[in-house]
Amino acid sequence: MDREQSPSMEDYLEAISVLARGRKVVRVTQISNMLGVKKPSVTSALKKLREAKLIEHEKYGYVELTEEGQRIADDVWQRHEVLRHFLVEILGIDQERAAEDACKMEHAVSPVTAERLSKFVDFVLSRPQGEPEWLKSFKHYSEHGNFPAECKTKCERER
Amino acid sequence: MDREQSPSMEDYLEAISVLARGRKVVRVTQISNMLGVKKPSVTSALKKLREAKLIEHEKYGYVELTEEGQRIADDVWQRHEVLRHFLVEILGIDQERAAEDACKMEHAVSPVTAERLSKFVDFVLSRPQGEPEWLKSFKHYSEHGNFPAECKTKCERER
DNA sequence: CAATACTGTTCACGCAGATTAACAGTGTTA
DNA sequence: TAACACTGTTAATCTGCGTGAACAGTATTG
Repeated sequence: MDREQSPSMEDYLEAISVLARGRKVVRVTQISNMLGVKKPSVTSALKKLREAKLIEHEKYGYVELTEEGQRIADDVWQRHEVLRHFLVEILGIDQERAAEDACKMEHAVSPVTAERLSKFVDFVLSRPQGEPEWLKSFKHYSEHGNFPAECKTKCERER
Repeated sequence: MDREQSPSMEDYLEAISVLARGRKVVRVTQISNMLGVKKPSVTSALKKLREAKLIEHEKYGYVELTEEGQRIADDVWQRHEVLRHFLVEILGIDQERAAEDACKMEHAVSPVTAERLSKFVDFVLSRPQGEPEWLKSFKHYSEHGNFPAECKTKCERER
């Protein structure tokens, strides 16, 4: 069995998993809306995923992930979240763009890199003192083009 | 004119640019080897790029980037390098995997994110004191699973 | 239970990008 | 210059993933 899924198939698995979280039942139209593709595309993707034993789906019925399908979906989702978190919390990218970028990057990072990045984010943010000074300083720099110390009076004037 | 290039076309442009650096002349076979595709794939890619005015190439001749083609190639290459640098210098990913990941991620990051990441890497590494302590500490942690402080005697014993 | 509205599938097709096999052009060298 | 080795192109074909149009199944509701 070939466990490696294409970016497209990963997206389908991820979408199914996310949709399954809220409501208990997942339908073709929902997937179609979430991914911005037409329904025939969904139908044929589901056929592939069913043949790969990653979902269960009988004609005109609901869609469910198999255990293996869920595993892959969780994996993709985790990569997505690590990336998004990094982009927002550390680089200071705005929410919307971060989510977009994460959607594309999630298919490109190797497991090792995702794991390391996750550790990095934890390391930087989950410490006793909270967000370290240098990071605050970086965010200020990358948003305003200068360092906090260099503009104290200016900053105070702006308030 | 549509300036947005597909990942595949970006790869061709990047490869041509890199090859052009060493020798002065770029040939189909070189591109084919560098990208791991067969020669007919290169020929048809070159046709597309020629039509998009991103390269100059006459039948059986050498390949050259136009100004616009060079601009795009440089852009892709820069994203590649920023990512690779980040992966190696900050996350501590090994050279080979970092290069691989960068090759895939370079097509997924938005310009804004690439720019911000570049600033981040500079911010962290290009300071008077050199690599900050916390980063050394992170690398030690992510490679050995514990903190330098926690194992001083152990570390000393190992020397 | 019929009419209606919605959901899902099938089919024919398009496009991007890759491949193999066969052919064409180029250049080196005996 | 003729033979040979190499480089590059063409043509036919494949796969993945998407589409619109037409059709089939399901469910709601008067």
